Amino acid sequence: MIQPRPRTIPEATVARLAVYLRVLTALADGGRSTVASGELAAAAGVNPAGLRKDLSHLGPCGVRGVGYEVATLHDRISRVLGVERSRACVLVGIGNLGTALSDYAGFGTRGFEFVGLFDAAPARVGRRIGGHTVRPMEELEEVVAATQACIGVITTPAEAAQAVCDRLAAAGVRSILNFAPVTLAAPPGVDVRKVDLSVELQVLAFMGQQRLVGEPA
Amino acid sequence: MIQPRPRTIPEATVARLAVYLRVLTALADGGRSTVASGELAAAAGVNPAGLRKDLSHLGPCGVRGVGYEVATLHDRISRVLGVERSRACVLVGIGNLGTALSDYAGFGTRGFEFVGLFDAAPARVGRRIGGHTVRPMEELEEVVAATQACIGVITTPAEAAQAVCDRLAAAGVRSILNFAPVTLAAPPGVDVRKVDLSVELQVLAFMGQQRLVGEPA
DNA sequence: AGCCGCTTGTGAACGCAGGAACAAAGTCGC
DNA sequence: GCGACTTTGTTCCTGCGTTCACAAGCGGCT
Repeated sequence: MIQPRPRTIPEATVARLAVYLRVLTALADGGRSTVASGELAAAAGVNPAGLRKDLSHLGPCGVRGVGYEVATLHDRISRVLGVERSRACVLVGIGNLGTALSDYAGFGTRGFEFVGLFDAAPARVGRRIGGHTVRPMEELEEVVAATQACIGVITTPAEAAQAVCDRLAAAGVRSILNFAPVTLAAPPGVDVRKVDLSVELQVLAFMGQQRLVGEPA
Repeated sequence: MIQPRPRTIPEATVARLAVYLRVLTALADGGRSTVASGELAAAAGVNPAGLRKDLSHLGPCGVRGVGYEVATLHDRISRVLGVERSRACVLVGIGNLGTALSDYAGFGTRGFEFVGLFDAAPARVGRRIGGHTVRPMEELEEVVAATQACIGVITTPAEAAQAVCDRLAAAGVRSILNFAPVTLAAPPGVDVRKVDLSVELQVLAFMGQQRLVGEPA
């Protein structure tokens, strides 16, 4: 029993697939039925050849001489990314950033559902945000077990992040998205993805100043 | 006149340098005076050899047999990244995410100063956040010119992002950090960096589900 | 029906980042 | 003073991601 489609899709490709999916949604709303790789690549900001190679991981899904059917391609990518299935997520740390994420409309339409918001500060417990009530940290394990949540999002201060990570992992969460500015250590089988807003700004600023010395024109 | 140090530092290295800088700050606060590459790499979550290669871009800055002097290395990285100089930033779109960013303490200590907060909604104009008052969009060009702001952060809804990007670029902003879920087109000389929270979650979820089929044990 | 133009899908080459291994160098102990 | 140990800085190499270029295939036109 061979596997005609290698199960390993590069991480960079997965990230771009999510972008293509969003562009396709916009095209479908605009009434377009087909789109060529060149146009789709331009809208996504990538190279046309790279886009075709990305899509080739899903098997043939275009028509030569015509392009890609918007609806079909949208469904195909949705299925591969698992957008159709609902994923239970918990969010710990309901500060400004946590509030922003829990309210963010882009998550709900992509299969992510926040089933629990947690904060250690008693003043924040009980607040209602986007249809959910902020719970105390004591209920974390209980909610994760009850909802089978598999994704945890950490938006706590840096000092609390590692402890929260440990509790999430112990409770059964398998994937963690960390916004706290620390590098987290997680047990094997749990993978952590980090988003560091400060680092993004720093890189941007460095590239800007480097461009100034490189092209003094 | 040769250049003993190649001016091109890889982008991936720059991102890690920012992480090292934060770890070094924590070590200095803890009273440590020297640190070896192994320990520093563990704290930053990278390979020791990779860390040494990153630091080699700054020229020799360690002592063989001992390690790196915390204070010296901190200063060296700070100077390369340009943390010492203050950078004026403007932020457009004061929703939940914009509010979170403008309040984020991690920026001020890294040389980034928000000199203007803007929003199109009259209801938000006039609010005071973190020592600044939200201004109407009409004042954008004026403030950018007066403050020589070189960095713009976009946290508007997707529909408004491209128009804001155009106005920022026209006003003289050279670097843009985009949180809106669209791919922006900017004129040459302006570079855009995108942070897509939805994509991050999507990649995390995909890797999680892929791991399940890969290791069914 | 046959030809032509357009677009996809794939194979090859290039460049880059990451990891491992090794030589240089400095310090500590004797 | 000298040897051995520790740690840095560098070099090589492997693998991955990206880009270019071309053959295969499909629709439309004559």
